[in-house]
Amino acid sequence: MLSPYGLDIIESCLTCKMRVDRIFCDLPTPALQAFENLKYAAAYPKGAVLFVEGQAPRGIFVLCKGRVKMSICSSDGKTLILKIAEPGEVLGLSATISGKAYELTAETIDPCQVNFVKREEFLRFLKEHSEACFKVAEQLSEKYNVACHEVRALGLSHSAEEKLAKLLLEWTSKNGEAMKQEPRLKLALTHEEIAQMIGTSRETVTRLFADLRKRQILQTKGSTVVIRNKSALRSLVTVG
Amino acid sequence: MLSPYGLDIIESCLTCKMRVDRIFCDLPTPALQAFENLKYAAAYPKGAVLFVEGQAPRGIFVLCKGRVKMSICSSDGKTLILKIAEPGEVLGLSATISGKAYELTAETIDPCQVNFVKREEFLRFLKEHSEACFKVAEQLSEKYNVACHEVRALGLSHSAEEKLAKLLLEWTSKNGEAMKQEPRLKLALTHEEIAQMIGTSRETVTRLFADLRKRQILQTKGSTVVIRNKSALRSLVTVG
DNA sequence: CTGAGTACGTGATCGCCGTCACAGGGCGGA
DNA sequence: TCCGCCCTGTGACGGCGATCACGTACTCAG
Repeated sequence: MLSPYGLDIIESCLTCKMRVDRIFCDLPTPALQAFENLKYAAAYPKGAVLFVEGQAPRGIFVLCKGRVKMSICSSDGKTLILKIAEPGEVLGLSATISGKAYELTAETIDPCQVNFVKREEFLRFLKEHSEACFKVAEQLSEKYNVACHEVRALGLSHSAEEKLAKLLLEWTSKNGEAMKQEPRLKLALTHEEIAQMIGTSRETVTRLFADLRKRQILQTKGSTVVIRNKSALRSLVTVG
Repeated sequence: MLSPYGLDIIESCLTCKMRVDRIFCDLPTPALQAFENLKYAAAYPKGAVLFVEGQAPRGIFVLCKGRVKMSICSSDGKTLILKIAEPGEVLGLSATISGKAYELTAETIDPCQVNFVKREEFLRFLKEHSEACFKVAEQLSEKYNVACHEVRALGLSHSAEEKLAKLLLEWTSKNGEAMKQEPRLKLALTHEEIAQMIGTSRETVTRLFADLRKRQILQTKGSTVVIRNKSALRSLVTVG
């Protein structure tokens, strides 16, 4: 098969090697076979919009490759990024289950491979395969958990500084760099996008980085950040 | 049966008249019978804590009567109320499914009747009754939806005024008063608790009410609020 | 009726951060 | 190579709202 947008397409869920690591995808063979028959595999370039908040739910999108920015935005243009979805996640799940409008907007930030399943067919699939239904519950729990973290970060922080520190610490723990004395991480996002993740302005993010550099807490070089003083960074977070 | 805390206890789920109106409870008879055998019915006074954020999940709590305050709190004592749970909701569901710690704290604000089911037994029950599993997915979708609304309200509002206006409008729409020219509602919460719902301070809430009164947008008498100018209130909300 | 406890009301102060404005810097395309 | 665009960096200013401090009203038990 051709590889649009420079992607190696995963042809079939049945032979997908990633499957075992992915909560939703690791289904028993009959369910997987049924899913295989329902799905529409598709590839998207960077910047494509899978769905927009407020739309009636068409169905679910299983992210196979690439990252997707999940955000909400207000009528005056302000955007808040809730999370960056990683491969293995099911997008648009809760709206598809409940029948209410998509609550977020999903936009690819890499070239992505996505498996789409229509709402009615997915619901029928769930009724027939109870193991899948349980996986859905697990996925939703996971998403709920993330949303609660976001609420906590937004609602209980005292300052933008605290929120940024929280975000940086979270990123290092995801990168497996958390153990290191001086964790290192690549900022895949612009200051603007970081601002949108912590609900502040672009200028404030820039100023915060400048300030943290001045206080020797971290060091930046291009898009690489080195955390020089992890405990100082942690002490900026009181939220617990 | 005796009625502790002034409650009329609902004896059995099978004969419960509320059942049909409640997403989770409206199960087919065999599943309901199985659930009936697993549940521990309990009554709690006002102010009881069902579970605390951070605890390992013991199981789920189906709220039959009374209201429960769902909140998160930071290590320095600040509290954020995410929602007031109403009868029919399943509390502690996502933690019980995922096995991660409860993400919220649940505290009764009325005398409550609650059906508790242990985690292992509930998970076994779900595997055996796929209809229940689907209901769980629906409940989780609902909760996720609410959490997203909260994120939106907290993250995209420009001011405390906007958040309060949003909250008041939401309350009127729940009371079926939304259609009326001058909706009327009873504040079941103190200014302190309202502050915790919108992530601001008690004094700010008091000042906001004073200001809205002065601007003839609303009128208060004891715990009753009358919205005199609905469109003015709506115009304070830009979030959409 | 009285005192304690709790909720509400209000002034003064001050710091964070949103906004505007503009200056450099890196990078890709014509 | 140079231009244009997007990202980053920084100053000035002003307002919202947190916090402290205190006074008032209401309720409930004794």
